[in-house]
Amino acid sequence: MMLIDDRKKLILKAIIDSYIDTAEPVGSRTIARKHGIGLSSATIRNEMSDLEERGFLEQPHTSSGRIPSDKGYRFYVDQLMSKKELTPREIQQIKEALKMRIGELGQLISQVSAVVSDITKYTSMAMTPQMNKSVLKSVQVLPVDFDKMLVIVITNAGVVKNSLVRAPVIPSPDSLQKLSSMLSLNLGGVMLDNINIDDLIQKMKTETNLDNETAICIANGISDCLCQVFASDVYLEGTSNIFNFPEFRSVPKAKQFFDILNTKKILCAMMRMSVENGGIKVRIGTENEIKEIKDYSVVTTTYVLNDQIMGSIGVIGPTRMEYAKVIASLNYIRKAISKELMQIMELGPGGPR
Amino acid sequence: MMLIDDRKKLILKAIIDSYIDTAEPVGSRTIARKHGIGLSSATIRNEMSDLEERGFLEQPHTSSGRIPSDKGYRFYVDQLMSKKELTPREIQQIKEALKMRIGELGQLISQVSAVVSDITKYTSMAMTPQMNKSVLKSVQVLPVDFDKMLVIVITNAGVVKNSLVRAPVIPSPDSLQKLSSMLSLNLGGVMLDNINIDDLIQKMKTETNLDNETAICIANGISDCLCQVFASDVYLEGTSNIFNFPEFRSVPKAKQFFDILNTKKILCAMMRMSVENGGIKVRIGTENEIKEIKDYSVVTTTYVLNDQIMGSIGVIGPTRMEYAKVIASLNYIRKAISKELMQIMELGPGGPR
DNA sequence: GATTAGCACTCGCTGTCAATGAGTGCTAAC
DNA sequence: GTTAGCACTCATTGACAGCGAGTGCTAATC
Repeated sequence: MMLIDDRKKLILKAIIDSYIDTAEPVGSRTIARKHGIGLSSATIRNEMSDLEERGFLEQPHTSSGRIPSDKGYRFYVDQLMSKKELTPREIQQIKEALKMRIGELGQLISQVSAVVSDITKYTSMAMTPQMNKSVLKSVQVLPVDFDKMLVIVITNAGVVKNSLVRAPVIPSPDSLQKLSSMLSLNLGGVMLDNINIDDLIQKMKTETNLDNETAICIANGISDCLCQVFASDVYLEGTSNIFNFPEFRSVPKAKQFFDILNTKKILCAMMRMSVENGGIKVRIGTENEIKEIKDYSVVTTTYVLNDQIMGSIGVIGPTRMEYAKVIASLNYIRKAISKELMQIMELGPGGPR
Repeated sequence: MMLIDDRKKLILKAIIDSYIDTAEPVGSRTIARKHGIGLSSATIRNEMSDLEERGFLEQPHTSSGRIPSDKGYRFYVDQLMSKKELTPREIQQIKEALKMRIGELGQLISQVSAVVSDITKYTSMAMTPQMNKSVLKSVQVLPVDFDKMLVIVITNAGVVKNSLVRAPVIPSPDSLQKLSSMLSLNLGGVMLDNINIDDLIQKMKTETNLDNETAICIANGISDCLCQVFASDVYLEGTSNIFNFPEFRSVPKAKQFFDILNTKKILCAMMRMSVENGGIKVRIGTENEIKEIKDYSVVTTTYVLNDQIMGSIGVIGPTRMEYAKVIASLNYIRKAISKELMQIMELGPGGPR
């Protein structure tokens, strides 16, 4: 029989709740005693045996209680667990973090990420997005010194990057201004991916009276700015939270976890595979495509601005995770950030050419 | 007798070398056998007893070998240890990290920091400096959008920060340019600490025809930029290295270490107390003023540009640290970074008013 | 027919105890 | 002054028994 009757569900939920709480294999007596289901341990035992047979539970060794399998957790997340609400205090915490309105996007995100790890007690990750689909808005070149200029690039998402470049000859402020207008005119509205630096150098030389070397310097500055936009930063918070969990009592386990956290590639991959749009993605143990984290659960979400993904934020922890709480937190934060972003900058339209 | 004869020195050095290598309390036989001093274990035993009495060694318990005390390490660092050179490979590694010439100072530093932790196998820290003694060079305000401006601040150390501000009315490009000139003229050469935002608002209103609200927005932008300059970032690399050391085999120990690393305040304090100028500072165990790290050793150095401290970089690890190697690395890196900085930007003079 | 009491069995965990061995301090001989 | 020798200390290890939480199975009960 494929269907799982209500009593089995109740018992499975009780087992997983208990295991999430204590990290101890759950025995039939515990369930019979604590959760007033009104059944004897023997009955529970039989049910547990069934649940194990169907793959929702596992037994670490013959004479111990059961622990949930990945499949068990999945079923729990999809159908069993009780939804959780954030406490007013937690909501307050999030709002305060957002209120700080820190200039740079990255800082805002890492702030929020810290709150997430504080609320959930897990390790949280946050990533700024891959911006290569966004669109350039304006380029400015300013004189700084007798031998230095500042190149500034602004994208339609409000991201500003700059690069200080040195050049043998610095054009007059006036001609730099003309150059800036020309660059903004030419590049404004172009998708970052489509910007060709070599073409740019050509154009600078033909459309202005820049000498070759200076043009190259400026182009390098622009290219450097674009690189900065492309680079997606990853922020980690609450890494030492894992020491609170008994499953990391052993040093090799802890080391393995930290090695994962220190491998940016893995982190990025985790975040990249975040949900397409909107919702919250829960990946439990072996559901993770990345083999290094097949013993962990990862919950991620993305926040958007004008339908453009502006980044993602998530939580990593043991498969025995308080999914209800984590999901509630991320859901709230997702909406809050998206709203906040919208408020910070109401952008004009201007899609890619 | 206060003086320590050469034989005692030899033995002490052998003991500390061995303990640094193995983390095992060192017995008299080990020293007699391995390091061809040509003395019997009994003799060594007597010497060790003396050294303990004088506070250079300690005994974890009655019938075990000796381990160095903080005082022992201090003596070792000051007088005993053999100087070490970096291998060509390591030098190569450092040069490559520097060669990447990453735009922002912070990124360069964190790169180098990563190499340090890689070479030394300890956890490395790097900090950008407190810049409030540096001097403002230029302020620029650019129009960005129908309701947004970009405020850019450049210091004499070549640090560039920007802030995107929204204002109800955006002055014409022309008047913004005039405003920029006026701001640069007024603030250029002023030490960041001495900039008073309220005065600035007044001046903006009297010297230009800005309305109150816009002036405040711009002043906020400048203030935000200054905050960014003041904020000294801390970078950590190689945190998971500590799992390689037997002294962190116990989870509480490891947790304690990570808690320290996650407390920015402690880190900053550690780095701040770096050496006044030039050299390398070694703080062993209880020599650390900060009680949380009295079980660790911290080695730090600073790198300079035009006699101005541009930041510090350091290593934290068990008191049983390979001081020779760490010092060699930091020394090399200190010089290399300072040289690199000088090369990147040869600054004009322009001291504080 | 489902539920439950009872029982034999499994197996990880804990505590005890003796053996081991690395190390010391001390004394007497070299 | 140096060293061989010896008695002593003490952390570590492994073996072993007892405990207890838990299971599966069977037979009695509702």
